[in-house]
Amino acid sequence: MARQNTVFKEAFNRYAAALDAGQALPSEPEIALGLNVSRSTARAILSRLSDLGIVQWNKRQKVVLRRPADEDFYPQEETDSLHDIIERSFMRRILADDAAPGTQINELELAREIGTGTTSVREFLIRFSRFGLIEKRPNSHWTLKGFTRDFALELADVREMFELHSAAHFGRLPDDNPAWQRLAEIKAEHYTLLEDFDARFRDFSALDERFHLLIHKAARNRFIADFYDAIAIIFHYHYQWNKAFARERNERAVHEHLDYITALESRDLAAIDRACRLHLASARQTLLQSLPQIADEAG
Amino acid sequence: MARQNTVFKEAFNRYAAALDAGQALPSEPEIALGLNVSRSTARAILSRLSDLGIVQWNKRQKVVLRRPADEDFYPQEETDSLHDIIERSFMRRILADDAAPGTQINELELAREIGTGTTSVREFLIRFSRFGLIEKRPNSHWTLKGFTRDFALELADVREMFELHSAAHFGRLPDDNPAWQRLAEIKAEHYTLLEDFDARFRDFSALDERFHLLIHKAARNRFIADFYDAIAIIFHYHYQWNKAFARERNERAVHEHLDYITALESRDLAAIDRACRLHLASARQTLLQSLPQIADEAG
DNA sequence: ATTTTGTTTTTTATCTACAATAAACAATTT
DNA sequence: AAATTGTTTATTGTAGATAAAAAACAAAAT
Repeated sequence: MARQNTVFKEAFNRYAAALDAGQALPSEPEIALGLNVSRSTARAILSRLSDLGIVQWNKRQKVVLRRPADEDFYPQEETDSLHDIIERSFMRRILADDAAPGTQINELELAREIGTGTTSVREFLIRFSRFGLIEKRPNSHWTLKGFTRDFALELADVREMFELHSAAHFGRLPDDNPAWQRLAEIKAEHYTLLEDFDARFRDFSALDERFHLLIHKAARNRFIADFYDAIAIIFHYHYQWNKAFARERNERAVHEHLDYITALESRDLAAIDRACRLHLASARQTLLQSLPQIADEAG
Repeated sequence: MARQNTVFKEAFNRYAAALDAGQALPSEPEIALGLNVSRSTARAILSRLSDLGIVQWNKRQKVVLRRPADEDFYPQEETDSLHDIIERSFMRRILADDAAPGTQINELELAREIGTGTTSVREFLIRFSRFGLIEKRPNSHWTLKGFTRDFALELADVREMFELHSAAHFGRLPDDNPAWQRLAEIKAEHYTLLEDFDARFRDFSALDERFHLLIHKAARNRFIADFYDAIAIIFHYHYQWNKAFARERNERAVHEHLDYITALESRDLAAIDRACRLHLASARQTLLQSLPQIADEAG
């Protein structure tokens, strides 16, 4: 097989889920735009819907005959892009306890394990290498550098430089900038979360990500944005598998966020700097405490 | 062809250049280590030297019969790794005047132009994307973001954050750290350069790179190191083709470096910070002035 | 005239194959 | 016994092929 049609399947599921009997569907380019795919793919979806008898399709007449049934959808596992599959497999692997720093990474073995070709794995590893967790010796293997204390410290250092910079930028945004509105929304969400914290404290990490992303976007700097992407991915997997984070730590973070937001809203650069530093210092502690125990630096 | 034997050819040239008639050669592993290749490649080199009658090779007896002649070496252009070839081609292309921001990049076209397969080009583009000059839309083309004013400003911002951080680290290095010795050497090279500046001012950019690399290494942070790699490559090509830099600007930079070095040697963190900022501000100006004229941001 | 659909072409994403290189294993020599 | 050479195996780097997806072009409909 040269390529899976996961783009089609995923978009099909997305589109089918929104159909209701009797509905008339818009033009092909409009459908394509709404799904964020090309018109070719949109047509393939219509074609499939027509074959299944869900839509009666004749040129510009497109009428939904019935709501799609469960069996009309493609199974979830067929809709994931290869990149996502590889990413998940790989992250699970390197966060597993046996993945000690220094371990060699074998492209062919990894490809076989995931059930894919070597090219895709290679490309993934090249992309992933920017996160600083793996390293390549040319003409030879990749080495896992791992989730070590050093990694966490280096990450935290850069994160602090970038966030202090971004927060200062944020404080200087003009009052009519939409970021202030979004900040207010995020602030409200923090209060909502606190109301039922025992049940919902696990939702904090998603909120945390959105909050910091908003701040970083204020800097309008592609290098900062890219770095934050990396952080977000690493944190995403890290916290997903490493459940060692405590409820109380999250609660403290929520309050730090609220102080930080208040400082931002005050536009007082010195206060922003102070609140930002306070939060980052405790975020650093959280990161260090969540490190796997084995992973101590080799050299 | 699956793969060029450029590793072999390049190592062969390197090894052959160091041979003298009558010399006895060391063991295979030792040769391999010295050339930084595998023993397999080292043996291939010995084998070729033997075929050419340059070395008489019989098990552990390896005697150089004659010094290699010009025609024994592989031509320069056969020894470049594919990665380097693609990098050079690509950089020449995006620094050419007609490469306006927003231009699409076509993998197949690029591969044909360079005379290579698409896989290598793809991998190169993925690696290169970390420099922020190109961007990909999934399932679609790469876009050249280009050497714009925005790019230069974002680069300069991050560079300043990192260098201030690294310089502060440097100032706190213990006196017995070898970095101080290297700093003294680089300082001396600055004075040597000044003595005959009219003839040698073009050597400044290499010295500049080594100086800043030394500073950045003090931070011992992989993200800072990676970023500096990116900067170095971009500057390398940028200055190579864009000769708009003036002799006087280089001379000013040399004196700023010397002030900066003096500040470092004083271990006075405030003085270091001051000298570093001064130099970075003028480096930022130099970068901005060397931008191609066309490349102004689209949006 | 502009939008929409029908059709063809281009380009990307991915697999497979294979030579170059590295690495491992076995036999030999000091 | 340790280092060195001889031989085999494993792994990477790269080309080429092909289906999916995007993009371009052409015809038809409002």
